[in-house]
Amino acid sequence: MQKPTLPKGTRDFGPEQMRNRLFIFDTIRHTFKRFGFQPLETPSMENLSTLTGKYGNEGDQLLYKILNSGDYAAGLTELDLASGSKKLTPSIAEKGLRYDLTVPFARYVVMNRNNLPMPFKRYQMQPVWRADRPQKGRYREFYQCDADVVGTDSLLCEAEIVLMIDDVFRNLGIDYTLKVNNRKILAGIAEVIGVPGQEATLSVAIDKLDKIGRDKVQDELRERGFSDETLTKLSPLFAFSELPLDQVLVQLTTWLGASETARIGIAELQEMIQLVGQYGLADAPIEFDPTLARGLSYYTGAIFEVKARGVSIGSISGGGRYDNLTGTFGMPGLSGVGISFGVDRIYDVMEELKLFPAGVGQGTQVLLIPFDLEARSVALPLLSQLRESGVAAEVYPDLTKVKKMMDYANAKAIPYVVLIGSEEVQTGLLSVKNMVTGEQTKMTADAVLSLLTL
RNA sequence: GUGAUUGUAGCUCAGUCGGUUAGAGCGCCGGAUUGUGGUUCCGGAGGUCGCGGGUUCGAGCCCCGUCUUUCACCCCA
Repeated sequence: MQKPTLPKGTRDFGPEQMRNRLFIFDTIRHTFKRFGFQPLETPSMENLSTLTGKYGNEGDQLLYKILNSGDYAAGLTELDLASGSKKLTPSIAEKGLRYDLTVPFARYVVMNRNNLPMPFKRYQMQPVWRADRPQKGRYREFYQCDADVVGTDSLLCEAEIVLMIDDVFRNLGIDYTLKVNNRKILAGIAEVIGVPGQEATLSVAIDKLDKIGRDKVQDELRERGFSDETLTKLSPLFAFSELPLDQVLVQLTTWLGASETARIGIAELQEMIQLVGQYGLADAPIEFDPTLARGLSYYTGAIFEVKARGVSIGSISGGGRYDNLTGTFGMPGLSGVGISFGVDRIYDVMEELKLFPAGVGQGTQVLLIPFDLEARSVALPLLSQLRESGVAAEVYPDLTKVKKMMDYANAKAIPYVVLIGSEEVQTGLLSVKNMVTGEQTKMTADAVLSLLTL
């Protein structure tokens, strides 16, 4: 028989990993709830018409398509087959796996527009799928934890996103840097250097600045048809890197003052920072990064990206403001802003930096070990009482060698065992062993209860 | 999608120039101990060498294909 395997880019999560993953999920959910977001889940699959065209050309290629049920090839002609996979796909696949949580959310909002309290705040923690090649920090199935608010363009929401990011990573113990930018500033740059409307091309290139350096960025732009004059006008961009935030904003205003779009973007950024300060978060590690672009084409205002310090892994969180996401579903003019936490990358970061707290998600607290049937009749009532009191407790189900049962407790890192044999049954004093220290004492069942419910 | 890289016991890995019956450590199972784990000692089980084809008297080792792992590019959480 062939050994079973997993599809490329997918993983199982064993009990140990799940304890740590649940710690991350719980931490994020805790923050989302306290900021007033409500839970939402959407199906794993959506109609392809909902998904395509939202993530750019690259994104469409990374969508997992689901073959139609039944005879998906019925009615296909030789001509269809000859026309190539791109044209063939819509006729044999009408559903796909979700690529992110934002687009399904937009679809949900549009479908339920009359019943949602506006502004509507929802959080969503579910897996998403992307058909790209796995590598470090990149999987084909991974979880995102999103919080979005739609129905308001208040910059208070941007500020609260910053607060949530700080809350989450502070609670997880991750040292992070929050990079912010604004699409309006990017658009303004494009205007000022004389290539209005081309901020997408510009972004893709300058986004790589810290990776490939200034010269190569300029080479790439030149290849894409940017003139030398344009590139000269762009040069102030490369001077921002190490300046403090307020000075950067001043210089930006000088450079981009001619563009109204840029002025608005700068003002938005300024107000957001100011509001964060009013919330009392003065020391957030925020960095303005004019090269931060982010691929998703639907962002229109603020853009966020979080990097963990001390590890080389992609961003562990990202988000931004979008003004017209619901427009493609026939509901224009609804503005929203959101943030997405990448659980799997956060896990990798915490694993690499050894940030998981030691006792996180402790499993069974105590194992009862009865030696015979009579002892079992003493163990079971105690077991129920322990569970009643909220103690995670179990009994070894087979009557077997003590060694084997102790091994089991060891393997599961259960800190206490209660040994019950004929002697314990007679005296009513149970043998309680601390598996960490090896210390063993005799006590009544009531004493066991109070020991473990402390 | 492009370019590399990996695969041998449950895990981590040896395996010489292509040569007879593929090894180690850890883990697992049993015993030393019919009421005591994590230490010790003794014994044991466990392999389609990723899969398929080819070269050869002979392949874990060489060649081709394929899958998988990891990494970079593109892009992204």
